[in-house]
Amino acid sequence: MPPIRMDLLSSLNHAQREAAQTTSGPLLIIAGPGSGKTRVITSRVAYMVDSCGVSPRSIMAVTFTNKAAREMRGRLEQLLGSACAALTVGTFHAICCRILRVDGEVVGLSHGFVVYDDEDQVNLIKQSLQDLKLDPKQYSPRVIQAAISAAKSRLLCEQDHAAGVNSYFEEIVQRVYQRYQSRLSQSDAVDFDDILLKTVHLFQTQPEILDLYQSRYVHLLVDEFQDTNLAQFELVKLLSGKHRNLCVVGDPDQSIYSWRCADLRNILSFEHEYPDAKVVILEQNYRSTKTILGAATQVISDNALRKDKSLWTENDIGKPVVLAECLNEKDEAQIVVATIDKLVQHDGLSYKDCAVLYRINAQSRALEEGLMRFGVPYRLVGGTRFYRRQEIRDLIAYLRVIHNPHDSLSLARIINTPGRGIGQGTLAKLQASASKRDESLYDALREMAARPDLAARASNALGRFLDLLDGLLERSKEIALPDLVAEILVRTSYRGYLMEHDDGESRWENVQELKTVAADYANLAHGEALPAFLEKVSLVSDTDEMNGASDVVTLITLHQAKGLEFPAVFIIGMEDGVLPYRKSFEDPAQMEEECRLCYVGMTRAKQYLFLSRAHRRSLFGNGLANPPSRYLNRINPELITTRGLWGDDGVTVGGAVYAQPLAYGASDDEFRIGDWVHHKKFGQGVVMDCFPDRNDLVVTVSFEDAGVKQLLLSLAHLEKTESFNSLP
DNA sequence: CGAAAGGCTCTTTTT
DNA sequence: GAGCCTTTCG
Repeated sequence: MPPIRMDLLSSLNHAQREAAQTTSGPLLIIAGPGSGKTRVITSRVAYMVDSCGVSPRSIMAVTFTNKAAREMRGRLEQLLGSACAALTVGTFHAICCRILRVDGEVVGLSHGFVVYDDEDQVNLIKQSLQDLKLDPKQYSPRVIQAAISAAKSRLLCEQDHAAGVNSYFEEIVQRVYQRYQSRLSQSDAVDFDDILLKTVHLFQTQPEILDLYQSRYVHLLVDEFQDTNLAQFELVKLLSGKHRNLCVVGDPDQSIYSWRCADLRNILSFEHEYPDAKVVILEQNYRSTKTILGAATQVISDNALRKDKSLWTENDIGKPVVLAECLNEKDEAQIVVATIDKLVQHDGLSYKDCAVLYRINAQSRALEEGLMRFGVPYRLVGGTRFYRRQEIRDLIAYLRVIHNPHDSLSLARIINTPGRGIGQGTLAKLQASASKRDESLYDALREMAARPDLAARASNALGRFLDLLDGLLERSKEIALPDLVAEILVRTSYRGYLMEHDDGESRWENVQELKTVAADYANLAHGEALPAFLEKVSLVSDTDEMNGASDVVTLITLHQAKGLEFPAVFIIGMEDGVLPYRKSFEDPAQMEEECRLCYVGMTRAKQYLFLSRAHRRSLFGNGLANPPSRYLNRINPELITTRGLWGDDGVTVGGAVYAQPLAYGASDDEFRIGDWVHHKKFGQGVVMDCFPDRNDLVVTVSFEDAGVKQLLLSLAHLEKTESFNSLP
């Protein structure tokens, strides 16, 4: 027995140990940020297997992301070694998919169904709208997709949804929903939501199958429980129904996915659902300084939808939170870059210790420009994910059609990609014919190519495409997956097609990358490689995470930052309208989520937390002057002063500390925030704001005696008495 | 049929 | 300011 196991529980704090040792009955673990949640979960599983004699085979641990599943398994491997091979660790979708592959036929699924992701969903909805002759401008496909997805998350199949229709819009949704489902089953496909819905239906209607799973899985563990939707909760209720050993872990304050149908009530009313549940609250934070934790707590404490807890830490008080007031987003970027530079030069941090967090992706642009200008290396998290790239989706669509020619959505995607003279008109005719006879696009294609009632040019093109498809179908029976991919590329002249575009080279590299992924499936038995490959690419959002080893600054949205931590965190755009985002203003529930988003961001920081806002920000092409974020007011002013970190560069105005905007304009006669100025009548003051107006500059000055004044530079005769050094 | 041009919208995105 | 969609013209 490796010694690490002996220390397993002794290194945990009291609450953590209690959570780890509670191995039977319903258990709710409320895990504050940085409270060692992962350690508790892995220790608990290891303890069960190691000390309680629980068979790894009878444990299921469910996560939301593949990354989380991978990490959990990795940690357990360190603790348990080979024993953990028998554990079931995976995402909701991956686990349900596996169940449906085995037992899905009783709920009407074929053995080889494919999974459509949300982009496929929207495309399918567009087609459904077309079928129903509904105008996509009037009924946004995205909105309808969200409505259908919401219904499915609440376990409403199309029949159940029909019963609840209560408005004209819902009536439309209902009609599209029906059409959409029939198109799905026509193509032998399910969407993401169906994976959960159908698994629940399977369990609800087949008690003997449910019993099989219930008997096997004696212990269930669900991570990030605050992000579960109703279907997911129902699923774990069913699975744990026999032994009732259900452990859920989460934090209501970190629920930021309600717009993806996560239901905060699942965690908030868990004790109501399970009155005998034991509740353990992990309140000790091991991540952040007292100051950062305190500021974050103040920001979230006004929220109504939460569970009371009082976080504390033994960590140092640390540095004050810094608020930087900037002129605009460029200025903001420069301050961030300059501060990162300073942290790296003088405070012993590396670039990889720094992360810049923002509410919307559009904010990253100004930052990237700033970072590039000063030669600071960075990585942008998110961007376009690998499997979302056009060229990758094209190729996957070819593979899907080869796997199942009746996959009409994928067929429609590739029928004229690369271009082969089959235009919108021809495609529309095909679609109409298929939809009229209630058959697949492939069937329609066959008929139309045989009995051409259209122009010779189009019918020739259709015939050639059909030959291409049939040729590939034939070859797919003979050759391995990687060769099949190569064959598709050759027969479609895909490389030439890509090279017509400016970025063809890099897109071709992506295609090569996909070939590398496919190479992993070369050794699988014939007929197994392709479905396995398709399942992987549909359930995985990205190729393996980029190596975290390189020393670069991280640029990331607040949403994606959940679960991460950095010594230095910058949250930019602390403005009403950006954070909280303007679109959330009317809905109190959404506003609470915005607040949680801010909280999640702040609690990522270990040592340094830096907030910034811009007086003027151009977003989506037009300029805005946003007021400071309401969350700033909630932070005790004592926590938001600098001492030391920005040292002499910072300037105190009314108790708040402003970092100095650097290199703005670069000319000596411009005024910067923090410049000391003299005015004949008002005396000494400090510049608080400065923005161009027509041909003039409006300067806001806080005078020592006369208070705050807004002055026009041309009239005010301000004299600079002391200014700060600008960035080299 | 397909390239070009104009109009519209634009939050977050675990699977 | 960009991407997507529709319309228009060759």
